[in-house]
Amino acid sequence: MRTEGRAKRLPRAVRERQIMDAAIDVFSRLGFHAASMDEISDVAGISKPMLYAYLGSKEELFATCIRREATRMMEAIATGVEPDQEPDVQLWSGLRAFFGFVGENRASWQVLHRQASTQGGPFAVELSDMRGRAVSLVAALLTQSTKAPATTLEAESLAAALVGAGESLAEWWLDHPEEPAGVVAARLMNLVWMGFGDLVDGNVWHPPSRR
Amino acid sequence: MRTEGRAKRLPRAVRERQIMDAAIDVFSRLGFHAASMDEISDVAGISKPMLYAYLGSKEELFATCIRREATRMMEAIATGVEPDQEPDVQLWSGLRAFFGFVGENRASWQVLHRQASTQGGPFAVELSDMRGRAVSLVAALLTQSTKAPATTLEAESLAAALVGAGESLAEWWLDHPEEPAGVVAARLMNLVWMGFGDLVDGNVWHPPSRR
DNA sequence: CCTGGTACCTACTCGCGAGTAAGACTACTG
DNA sequence: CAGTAGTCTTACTCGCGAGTAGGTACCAGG
Repeated sequence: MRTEGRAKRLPRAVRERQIMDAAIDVFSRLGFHAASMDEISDVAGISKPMLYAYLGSKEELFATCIRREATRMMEAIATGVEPDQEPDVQLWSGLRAFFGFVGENRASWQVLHRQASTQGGPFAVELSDMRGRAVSLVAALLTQSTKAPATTLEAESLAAALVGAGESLAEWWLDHPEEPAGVVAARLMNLVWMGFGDLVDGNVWHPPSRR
Repeated sequence: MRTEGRAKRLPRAVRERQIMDAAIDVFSRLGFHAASMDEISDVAGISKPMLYAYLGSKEELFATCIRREATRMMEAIATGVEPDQEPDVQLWSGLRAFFGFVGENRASWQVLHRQASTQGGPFAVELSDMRGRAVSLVAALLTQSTKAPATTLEAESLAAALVGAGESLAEWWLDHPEEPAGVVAARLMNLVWMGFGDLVDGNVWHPPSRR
């Protein structure tokens, strides 16, 4: 990148998108602190002052990236889920949507998961906020579908565990990209819905036959 | 810290422990990059050159901390687990040991977990190695106890999900410290052993009556 | 062809933090 | 009461990276 002298003249909106894409790429590879504004501007194909003129400080840039990608991801999941179905089918469609997004947006996922969660800066707010929404969503699904009386605390902690399992499995998946998204999603579905107790006995969950 | 002028003269071994404790404290609060050697030496109650004289560079210091705490944790779990019992009981004792350790070593846990997900350092080796051992342990437990034929890949991914669920739940626990360790561990046990499918129907797992 | 506005640049400042040089204090050993 | 080994300090260097000052190229419309 950045071999030629001067960059082609482009409208601001387009440049901003390019910069954000470059920033996500660099942040995902190096992490927030190790990523330098010099490198981001380099990858984006422009000079540093442009960064500051358009996207503000490093923290602002990072927060903007987080917000954009978090929104994209939540929308992907919201679109994929089928709210009128049985609880297990809802969960299944949610998982499929989640792994689908991660598979097609690896860099975004890394920024969201790895970097944002570790930095104690002002963006931790953005991130734990989004994570909180995901947890609440699952917790609501549990509370609404369970027959046994369960405390809010209990539902929330289980939801946190499930979300963590999803994140961790997505992380594992990055190292084993040959597996299709559906297979990975199905494994997690079986784990959290059937449990090891059933799996050990050979009982598996599978989606209802296609409508 | 570091209000008086000169520090009391102490033997090297003792100083090293103090420094490591201070380092873990600072690393857990700020993370690797944001933590400065100045602050660590300050908290430890000594001056910076002592740090370098005893523990080497910042990266070496961090790696040493990781190694020490990771070893402590793995030992705590290995001590807690009961290898001759049924699979479910083995898992249960492992979970209890894990949450017990986290509850009593919050700072250590934060260093291990938060930094475990940041890639790019030479210490990532230490960490993913330890995490890998934990995953392998669980994977072995699964493979050995399951009747249905399962691929290595399948067992490993499920183990990764389980470990992630544990980590995430431990993280959640830090925000809800009023819950006892046993309760949190039991919730995770129920989730991964029984599954939501059973929990929704009111079926719960509980430990065998005390021998 | 000037006049402004917007995209874009080179070439700096400046603070922060990793790492060090060189020496001062303390305590034991003969 | 020297000598010396180990502890501990003040006071630096030095590079890296965030952020900026002060321009230059390019494209309107008059």
